[in-house]
Amino acid sequence: MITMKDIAKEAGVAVSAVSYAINGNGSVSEEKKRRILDLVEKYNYKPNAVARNLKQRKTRLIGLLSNLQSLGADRKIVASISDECSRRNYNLLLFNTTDNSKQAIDLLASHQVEGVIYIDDRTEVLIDDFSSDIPIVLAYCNNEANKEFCITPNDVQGGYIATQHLIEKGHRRIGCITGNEGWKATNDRLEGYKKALVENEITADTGIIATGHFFSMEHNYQVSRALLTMKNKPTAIFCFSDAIAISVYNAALDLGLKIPEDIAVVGFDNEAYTRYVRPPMTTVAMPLKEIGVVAVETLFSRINNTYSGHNSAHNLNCELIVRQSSG
Amino acid sequence: MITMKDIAKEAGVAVSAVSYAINGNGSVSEEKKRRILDLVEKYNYKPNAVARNLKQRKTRLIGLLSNLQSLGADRKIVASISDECSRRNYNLLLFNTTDNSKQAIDLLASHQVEGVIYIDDRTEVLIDDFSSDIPIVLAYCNNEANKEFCITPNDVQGGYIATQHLIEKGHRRIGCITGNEGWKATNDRLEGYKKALVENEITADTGIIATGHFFSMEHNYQVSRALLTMKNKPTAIFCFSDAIAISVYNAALDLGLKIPEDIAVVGFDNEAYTRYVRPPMTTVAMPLKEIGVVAVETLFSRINNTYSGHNSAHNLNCELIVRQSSG
DNA sequence: CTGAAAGCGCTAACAA
DNA sequence: TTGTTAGCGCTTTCAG
Repeated sequence: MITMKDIAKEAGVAVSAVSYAINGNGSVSEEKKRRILDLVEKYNYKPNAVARNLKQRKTRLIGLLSNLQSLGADRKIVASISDECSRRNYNLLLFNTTDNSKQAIDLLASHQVEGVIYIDDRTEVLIDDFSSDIPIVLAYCNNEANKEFCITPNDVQGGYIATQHLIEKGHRRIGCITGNEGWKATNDRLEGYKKALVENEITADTGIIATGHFFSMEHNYQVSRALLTMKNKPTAIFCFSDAIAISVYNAALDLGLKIPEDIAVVGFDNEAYTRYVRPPMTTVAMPLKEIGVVAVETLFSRINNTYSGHNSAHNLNCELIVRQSSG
Repeated sequence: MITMKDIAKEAGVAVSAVSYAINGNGSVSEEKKRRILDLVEKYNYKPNAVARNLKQRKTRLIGLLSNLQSLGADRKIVASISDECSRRNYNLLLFNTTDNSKQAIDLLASHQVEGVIYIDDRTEVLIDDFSSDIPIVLAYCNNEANKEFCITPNDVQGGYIATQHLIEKGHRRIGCITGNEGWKATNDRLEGYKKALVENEITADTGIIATGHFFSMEHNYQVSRALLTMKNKPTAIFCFSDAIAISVYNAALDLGLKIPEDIAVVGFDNEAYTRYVRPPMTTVAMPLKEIGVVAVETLFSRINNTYSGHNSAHNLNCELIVRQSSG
């Protein structure tokens, strides 16, 4: 391994001159600088970042704690975070286990990361013990104790725009198939759904509000079928995930019902395949990229102590993607 | 920031004793050890990994270069790599740009990573200049100059099992819709397709081998439609991606053809939604998790100089996922 | 068992 | 503009 010392020796200068020449901060004569940089080039010398980090007590490293196993959402968030950090000349130290977050954060801290971004796809994070001196920001998930540092999609607004859209399409009898009971995403989207109904003076009919499940498609299919075979069935259904909407598609197909003529459908998540299904699905896109951007911004403002405070979570608005399943 | 020195001072021992107590390698009396560890606990002291890394000239860090933007495949590969590294107590330094791989590798090298894993979803990587003293392994992609360190899915075998399956289902007239022309994945899968045909003494009919596209679904729809409206149309179609298969689904729907009765379909990729479409899609799953495992194994054998050599690429077999679209 | 001290590769303050 | 040097926080050798 070649070091500054080696370069200095061969160039016949002091190590500080090499450091100055490379970093362009101190003062070196043009001639020496030239000689030094030629050697740097010749040996393809790269300064040892570990040594530099130790000396400067600064690593330009951000820890990323993510449960990459599950939802597709986090991929986009991670990509966005990565981009934002690159722009700032920071790198990411990646951790893939949220099983033992505390231990993972400790490890990241031992590597002297300047901040941590924690991504989880559970909408409610239970760990209320992010005890660490390094700033942390939570993306996609919620945590009561760190509320103001949570960057999440605005599920209430997402549920609202989906329902509002169906109402604008002329529907008055709008059913919904929720996600798992008790989940924040479920509660919030339901709240948005009801809000839209109320604003339009439509009385919610609990008979057409069905409890779905984010993972059990068998369950969702049964629920869809039940909804579609009611005597007074809804004319539209707002599904809390695209996968749930696919269950409605399947049930409709089996029952000989046409989408959107017999039943309008809106999904949630804007997964890649929703563009290609028949009919192309109207759905709600979460602001995944933006979540990454705001997470990084928030983290850096904490790192630089310029964080101006915020009393509530950062709830970023969703976007309605209108396609054909809603009429 | 609290350091070993602080702990040593308060415990009234030498710094070396603290180091020994924490790492359990040197010799310290039980009593001192106890005193030291109590303080470690009290202050929640974590040794500075940067300092340790500098001293030991070893970081237990692996650089991960990935183009997370595109295919869904890499998520599973990354997760798998992350798991494997964790098992070995290694962490990942993540990079999200393959735009300038050389520069990225240099940066990773400056951080003293012990090896680099490069993931790309282009099937043919053009950079033949991975000039670096640190060991590198390529996952998912191919690179002529580093052939033996490429861990890729066996696309020939993948194409073969898909076709063989359709033959076993009784089909003799099997069409296919390929991926982009010139791509290695396309060529290989096509080779597997033809091999299965030959082995079963079926003459390939170029009239039912259509050129598809991995991204343009409009194109694939047109191609599907053309194939399905031929006078002597195939009874089965092997599609080189699930998205292409969806185009066939759509064309079949529009033409009033039933899958698999009128036309059998096999996809490729085993994307999440293929389980839920109607009918559930038979597809080929790539060994993504295994690619991660083998990539890490190979990298570590290079790091530890136990790599025994390999003259060809590591081509890991795909698996057929039989569902209903193939009859 | 214990402590002192050298030094990993680099930066930056200081003196010349 | 230069070179010398003191550390950053840790590990590990060496002498006691």
